[in-house]
Amino acid sequence: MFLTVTSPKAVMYPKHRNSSQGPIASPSFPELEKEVLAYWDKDGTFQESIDQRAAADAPEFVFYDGPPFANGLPHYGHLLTGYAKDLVPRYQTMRGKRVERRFGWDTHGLPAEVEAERLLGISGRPEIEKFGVAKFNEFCKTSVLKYTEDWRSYITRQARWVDFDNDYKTLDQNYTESVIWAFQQLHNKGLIYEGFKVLAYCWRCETPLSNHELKMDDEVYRDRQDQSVTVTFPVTSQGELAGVKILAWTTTPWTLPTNFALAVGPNIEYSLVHAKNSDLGDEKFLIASALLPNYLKELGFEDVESAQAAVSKTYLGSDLGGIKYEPIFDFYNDPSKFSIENAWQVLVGDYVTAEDGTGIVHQAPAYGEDDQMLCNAAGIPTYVSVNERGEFTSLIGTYEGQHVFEANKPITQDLKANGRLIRQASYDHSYPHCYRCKNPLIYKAVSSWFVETTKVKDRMLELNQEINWVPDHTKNGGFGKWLENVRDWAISRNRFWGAPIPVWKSDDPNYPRIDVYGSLDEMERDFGVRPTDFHRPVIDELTRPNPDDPSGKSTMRRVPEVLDCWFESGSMPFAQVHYPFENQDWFDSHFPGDYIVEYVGQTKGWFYTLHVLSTALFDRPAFKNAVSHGIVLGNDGQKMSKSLRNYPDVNEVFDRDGSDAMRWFLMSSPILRGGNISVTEQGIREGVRQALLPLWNSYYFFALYANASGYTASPSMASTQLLDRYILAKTRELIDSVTLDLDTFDSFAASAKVRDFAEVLTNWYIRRSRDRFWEGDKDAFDTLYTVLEAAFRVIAPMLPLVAEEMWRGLTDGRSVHLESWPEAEEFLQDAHLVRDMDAIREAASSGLSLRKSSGIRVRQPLAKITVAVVGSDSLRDYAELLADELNVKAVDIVEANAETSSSFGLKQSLAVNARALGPRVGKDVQRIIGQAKAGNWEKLAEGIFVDGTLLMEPEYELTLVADNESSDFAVGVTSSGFILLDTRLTPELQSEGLARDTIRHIQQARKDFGLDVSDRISLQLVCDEESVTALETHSDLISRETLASDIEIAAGQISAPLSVGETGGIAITLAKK
RNA sequence: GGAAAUGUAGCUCAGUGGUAGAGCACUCGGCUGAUAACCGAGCGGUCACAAGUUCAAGUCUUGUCAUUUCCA
Repeated sequence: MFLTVTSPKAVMYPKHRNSSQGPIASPSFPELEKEVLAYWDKDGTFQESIDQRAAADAPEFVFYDGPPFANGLPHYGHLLTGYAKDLVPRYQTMRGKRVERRFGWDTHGLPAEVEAERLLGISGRPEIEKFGVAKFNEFCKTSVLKYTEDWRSYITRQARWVDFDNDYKTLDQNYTESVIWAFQQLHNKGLIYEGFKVLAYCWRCETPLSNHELKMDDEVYRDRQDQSVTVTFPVTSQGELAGVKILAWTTTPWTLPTNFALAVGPNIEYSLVHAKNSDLGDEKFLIASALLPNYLKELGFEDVESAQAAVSKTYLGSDLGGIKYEPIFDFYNDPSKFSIENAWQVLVGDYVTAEDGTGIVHQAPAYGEDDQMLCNAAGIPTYVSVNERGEFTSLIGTYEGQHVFEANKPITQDLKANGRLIRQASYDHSYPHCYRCKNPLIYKAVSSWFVETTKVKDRMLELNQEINWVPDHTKNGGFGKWLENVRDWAISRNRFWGAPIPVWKSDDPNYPRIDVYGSLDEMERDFGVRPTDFHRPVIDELTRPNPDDPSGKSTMRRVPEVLDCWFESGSMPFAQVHYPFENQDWFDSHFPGDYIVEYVGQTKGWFYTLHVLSTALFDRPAFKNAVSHGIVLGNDGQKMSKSLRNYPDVNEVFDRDGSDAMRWFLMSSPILRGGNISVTEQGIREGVRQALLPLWNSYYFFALYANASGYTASPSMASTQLLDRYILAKTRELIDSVTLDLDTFDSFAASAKVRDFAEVLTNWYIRRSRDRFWEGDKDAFDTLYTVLEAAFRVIAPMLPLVAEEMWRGLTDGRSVHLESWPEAEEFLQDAHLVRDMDAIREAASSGLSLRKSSGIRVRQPLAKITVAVVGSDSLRDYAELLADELNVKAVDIVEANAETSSSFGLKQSLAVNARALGPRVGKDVQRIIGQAKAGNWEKLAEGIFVDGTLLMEPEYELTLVADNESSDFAVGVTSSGFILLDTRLTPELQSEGLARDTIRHIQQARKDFGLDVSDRISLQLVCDEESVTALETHSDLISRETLASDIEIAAGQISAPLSVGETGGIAITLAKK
């Protein structure tokens, strides 16, 4: 019985698609990705990846997702971190761990309030209070959640697996209860206190600003011109400095009414100058010696020399501490009202420099952070003289009601009138401005709550040693140094939208009492109601009579501040699960976390607050491994800027190149090692070319030929064929090295390994094995299948979408992400094989180089190549492979030694091994190296003799160099020997070369004609007489290679011949049969 | 102003104290019925600068400069 098959061949691959279509040669990766995403969504693959590990009772890998503040759409920075947050958990899942990935939202804080103010068209505390705190907070709540859906779609598109449905928000009641529990714990441990701290303050919006807000954009710090004044302070202490006028300098004259001290640098030298003709008359002055030349004119000196001649004595700053001086104003000069016993003296401060002004700094403790610390340490309190609007209070009677900037002028005038001013000048400096109202800020002490981090500093440093940091210098560098210089953490904000400071105070100072609450139960117990909302103003409405007040008149009221939102994000490990009110067991097994990753700035942000709270609350580090990656720059190496348009649009990249292309670009960059990276379209395309396409093409090649052969491959490592064994051994190397790299969070190194592997796979293994696939060699198919299947598992964390498509196309399995990481041990280990094959690849490369230098194209067959290597025996099996690669008729493999090399006309050259010889001969090694390079050496029986020194193994190495010229042979040197290419052409060889040229042309014509690889043709060739003979000799070869069922070769004249061979021309006519 | 990191080819980066490498880009040549590829050759360097330690420094030490980041 005969059947005629008319339907297309059954298609095996891609297996998962159930289609009669084979694989796509050049797919749109973005389209493929969308299909995979839709499949995951439908299949519930992510949930299964966790559930299957849970079912197996697998160990956990605990990942903490830093909550982003979603007040806008995600940008490259978020995407980058997102890829890093996805890659490692995917890898660990494949390694058999259960990795839960719960998303979190940072919802509180000033950024949220700022956005709300912008949208509502109001600004500043008074306007918010007028608008209504309840309404305002309600607005904040909706506005912070506005972008969550957009975030979800971006994150889904980037193939990041995250549990959104079970997310946590810092505004949740449960979350906040855990946060106030933490506050109470810290309070109970004596780590919370209330104090004054100098903060940047906007007098128009009537609020202090956080450091965060000073960094909101580049507009904050702008150049501003201020009046600087140099003021005299006469010494009142007895002794040789009595009556001397200390010169101090400031750019904020308005702070002079609250001058309480002067500061000098301990190691700065100060000069006592007798200025007979100063602007103030015959006086003695004290000024930093280095800055004296800046004040020649005011002090009445002609030149530096005469000023220096007037110096009667010099002092070190450290000798000047404690000297008393006469205050400028007497607003505070009433001991019955103010603690001034330590005021108006010289203090020694490390931060003082001799670079500006006079080297002596005026101190106003309420208006400078350094000032405050120095003065408070010396027993000088912080007195604030300015109200919320930046106006002087009644304490400063003369200037009461004047705004501080307005008061600069009258104050300066009064100083002048009192003879206290010696210089007034304008001064340009970079100065912070309010990012909302653009007004210049002032620094001002405000009441604030603190965590006393300085108390736990040592323990934080100890626990830091238990953390593995990437890059490792962060441990004792970026993070360690930061901890060493830790200051108490101001955790309160005079704002509205945030977790409340859970402190209630008596409103009558005569009956003081402070209650700190750490749970809803405690609040219900004391206030009789259980709060339904921790937000203001609801929480502020909880009041009760002061139990310590027998009169019953005073009331316990909550302090008005809210918590710094960083306190909340730092509470994430326990607050996300409502610990300790719930999930105590869970927390015990999920703390510390195994892995966190954020951009380098978070070293001093989230990583820091996690570490502070974890140390203080649990005496443990919060995380075991922390990656702080670099930042993403625009294509010009500058910060990304919307206005400069210096980076490709995220959605364009997703649509054109796909998410895996972007993931590969970012994850293969040094950015996770702490470096920065410029995002360019070119860079993204390069990743596609180097990784995605070679891998896809390998997959395509396999599928195409397996379909053509109708063969379904199965896993096998049984092939004895050399190339098969080689690629299996290479796969083992790939698995081994990528495992090591990903274990240490080094996706940069892992990517390089994948890239190299893809290179070997496509450009050696597949290229050299093409014929075997054409012939339907089952070993070849099974081997390539086995290698690809394992390789796709290896790349799954790095290219999750494309890997999924290819892996399912091979196996029809559910998902590569549900598979286990491949076991390297299952793959062939054969170091000899790998070494030999690499030697063959080198010989091939060298042979091609010889063809090039001899001017003989590769299509032209040659008679013979001789390959001389050390250990030639094991290479004999590769002769055929090499013959094919180099298009030679014979490969002769011989042992490389002195005899063979000299007989082939090679010379030896001497390389000195400095590492071995150096220690023996010391500095002579330099001379010997020079002589060896110059060729001044001789080989004797006992060793190598160089310029009077005898070298023994392994102090030298002899290598070969090509020496003589021959028209018959070309000689090349390889790392372990040399090769010799017979360049003589015979007529037979030439005619075969001609045939091969012709074949090439025919193949191109087939392709141009749009024929399928299996289409048969009839062929006519027209050429000159001489070529006819040559082509006829090889007509079998030609018809076989080009699938020509009939072939006609004729001599004749042709108008536009295609050139073949050295001189010939040919015309090709073909028709599909 | 302070701290940290980084300075190696045009670009992106490797580089155990032993006499400088890869990929990309560029130029030229070759090869190609999986490939958007590939192969070969060429071009390209005061390893930021300076001192020191050492027989020997890109590598270790110190200083300077530059860039970046973080903190002021």
